[in-house]
Parts: sequence; C-alpha cells; structure tokens
Amino acid sequence: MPEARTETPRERYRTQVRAEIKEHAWEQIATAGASALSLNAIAKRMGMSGPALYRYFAGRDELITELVRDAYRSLADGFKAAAGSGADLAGLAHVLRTWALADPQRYFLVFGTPVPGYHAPDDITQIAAETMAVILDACAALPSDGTSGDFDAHIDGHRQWAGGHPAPAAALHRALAFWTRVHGALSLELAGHFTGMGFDPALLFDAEVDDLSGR
Amino acid sequence: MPEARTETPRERYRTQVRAEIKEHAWEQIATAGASALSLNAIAKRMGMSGPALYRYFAGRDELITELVRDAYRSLADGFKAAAGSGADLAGLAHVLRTWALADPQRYFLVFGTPVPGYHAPDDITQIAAETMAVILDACAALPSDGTSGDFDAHIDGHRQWAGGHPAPAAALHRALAFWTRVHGALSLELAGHFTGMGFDPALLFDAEVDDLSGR
DNA sequence: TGTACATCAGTGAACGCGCGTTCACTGATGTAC
DNA sequence: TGTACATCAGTGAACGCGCGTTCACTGATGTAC
Repeated sequence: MPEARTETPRERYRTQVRAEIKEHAWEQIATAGASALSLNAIAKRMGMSGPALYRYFAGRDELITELVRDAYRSLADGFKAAAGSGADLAGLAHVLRTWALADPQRYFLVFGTPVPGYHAPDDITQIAAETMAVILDACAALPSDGTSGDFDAHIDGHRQWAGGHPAPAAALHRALAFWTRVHGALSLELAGHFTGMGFDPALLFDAEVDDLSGR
Repeated sequence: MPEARTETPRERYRTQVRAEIKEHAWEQIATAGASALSLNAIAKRMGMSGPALYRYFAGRDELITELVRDAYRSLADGFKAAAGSGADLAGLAHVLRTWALADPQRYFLVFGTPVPGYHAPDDITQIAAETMAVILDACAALPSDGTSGDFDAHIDGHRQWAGGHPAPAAALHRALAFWTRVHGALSLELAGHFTGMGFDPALLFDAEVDDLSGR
C-alpha cells in the first residue's frame, strides 16, 4: 500500500535536484574548502549551465546557509538518536568525533573560522541550541561530586538561556566544558596540528572525554 | 653613538615598504577574513598600482605565508618573554588569550580552518615547536600528583618529537591538554558561539586554566 | 666634483580567468475543459 | 480523448567585476671613476 501522495512528480524532481546540488557542493567543499564553493563549478559538474541553479537557490549565500543548516541538523539528529539509545556524555563525544572525521570541512563550516559580519539565521541558532540541550541532559545525568568553583556561581544567566534547565550549576559548567574541550581536541586534530607529533589524537581525545566524564 | 650601519638606505626603504604592505594585509584580514586578501586591494589602499607589490613579494601565496610566519613568531616571542619573566602555565594561557583577542582573524589564520592541501614550510613548523617547548617547560615546572592515565603510557613517541624533553609523561600530557582546552575555549569564543548565552567567556576560560593548572 | 652608468621602484596596458547574477528565450511537462 | 493553455526547467548570451600575474617602459636613486 503506497503512502498518501502529497508531492507531485515535479515537486519530487525539484527536491531531488536540490539534493543533488547540495551533494556536489559538499564534494567541492571537502576538496577545496568552503571559500572555493562556486555555483558555476557545481553546475558544470552536473552537466548544466550556471543560471539553471537559480531555479533551486536564490544564490550562493542561500546555498551555503542551507548547507550550514543541514550540517547542524544532521549533528543534532545524531545526538538525539544516540541519547535516545542511552548514550552517556562519552558516547555523545564519540558521536561528535565520528561526525567530524566523516567530513572535516563540514565540521569547519560549522565550527571553524567565522566570516566577519556573518550572522546565522535564527532557525540555525535554534538547532544549535538543540544540540546543546542534549549535552546538558547528559551532563545532568552524570553523578556530580558537588564541589563548585568560581565559575559555577556566575552561571545562572546561562541557565536562563538554556530554557531554565534545572540542572545543577556544575552540570551547566560541564556542558560548556564539553564543547570547548572536545572542540579543541577535534579541531586541532582535523587541522593537522598534531601530525608528526608522535601520538595518536584519538587517545588524547579519549583521555579528555574520560576526564570530562569524571573518570 | 650610532650602531654600525649594515643596511643601505634602499634596503631600509624596502623593509619599510614590505612592513607597510603587511600592515595593510592584516587590516584587510581583520576586516574581511584571510580568504578576501587581495594584492590589488592592498596596492590601491597604499596608493600604488597592483604590479608594484611584486617588487616585494613573489605573489599572494608568499605574502600569506609570511603573515603566518610573523603571527607564529610574535606568539612565540610573547611566550618566551612571559616565561622569561617567570610566568607559569596560567600566565602563558593569558598571554595566548590576549594575543588572540588582539586580532581574532590572526588567531584563525594560524589555528583556524585549514586550507585542504596546504602545508606550512618547515621553518614555520619550527616556530610552532618553539611555542610548544615553552608550554612544556611550564608544565614540567608544575607539581604533579603522579597519577597516570592510559594516555600517559602512550606518550613516549611524543617525547621524542619534543626533543627528548625529560618531563614526566603527565607533563607531556598536560602540555597537549593545554593546547586543546585553551584553543577550544578561545576559538569558540572568538567565533561567536557563546554570544547571547548569558555567561562571560573570560570566566569560563579562567575556570579551564585553573583546572589545567591543578587548581 | 662632475659625468657615465647601473640599479631598481613604480607605472600602465594587457592577458586570461572565473565569478555571481540578469534576462529573454525555447521546449518539455502538467492542467483544465 | 483531445485540444488550449499555463507552468516551469534549462539555455545561451551578456554584464560588470576583481582577481593574479606578465611585460615593456619611465624616471629616480645610488655607484664608480
């Protein structure tokens, strides 16, 4: 029994071509970085003329914004799926690492060098907040030793940002540290700053995650 | 008593114009990011024609490489000066933070999104190793609780890279964690990932540094 | 001290390129009666 | 079922732009005798 068809053949074709454009875009980004993304080059690769792409995206900026959105979306979905399967903070860290290694340039598109003056649209910020929420839940689930540093006293403004999440200050703090530490280890690794240094970045990553989880 | 003059007036002029070109380049990078760096635009700002710059740099790539070299150099010098004045690991962290905040795009030129396929020349890698050495010394000077995790057992390959530095494994580990944690906190802050989250990134940074120093 | 020559900074024209984007259009696909 | 019309994907030409880079040159500065 086929599902109810609410999409016309033309609509299906449209979404398919849109997806194909994005795939070529990702390929180009993986190869030469996001700054080298060119609509004309994508069109050529797809065997069509440049202006044709304007049927699918208002322009280069909209395409890039869409790619950023998709990247955040896939990360948020990965987090939620893992959390739903009972993953703890360490498990989420490894979801992030796997996601990053799968396409380093995608990782940098989201977490890398910012373009001065660019501000992500609200709905993207929203998706980013979803990922934060998953991490915060995982931190709240972790046993805490109850000790509290200077920073924890300062953090209530952040609790408000997090939708008034009832986690203890130490958990809010730990959630932020999750991002900084895991991103620090990952981005230096992906940028090649550890190549030739004689150790395995994966083990350093694991050590950071262990420390973060309270060991 | 004037010092011995080994530089002719022409040479002095050359180095001065070179420096002026670099200054305009940094200004442009700070404004629009490194990918927007353009020789012609620099020349226009300086009131000269584009080709004139080829008297001073073989091309765009050489200019950028030189900027990266200068950035590393200034960071390494800052570290050494601080260490020479008795700064501990926390002091060095704040040197790095100050250096980063002074020109975020310079920070990202060095530690940000890598250009696929680009490899820094050996002399730049060398300067990077100098900065690493300063951090490692600071870590070796810190009291260690002697406990050792899984990662520490793996780290001897890295000791070799570090010129056979006699620091305990825990210090080597701490030096690496210094980079990942401090870079993680700094780069997320500079990229604006914390704006509007209701806490002060400087305090989070301090908390990370305290934790790193053994509290 | 003055003259002849070499050095070298900077110019302006030119080349070829690829970019994003617009526009008027052709031709195929889908829709309404 | 067939015909008239609307929708819309894709084309090719064109615009204007700025880029890195080369080349032959002018004119000023420095050097040697």
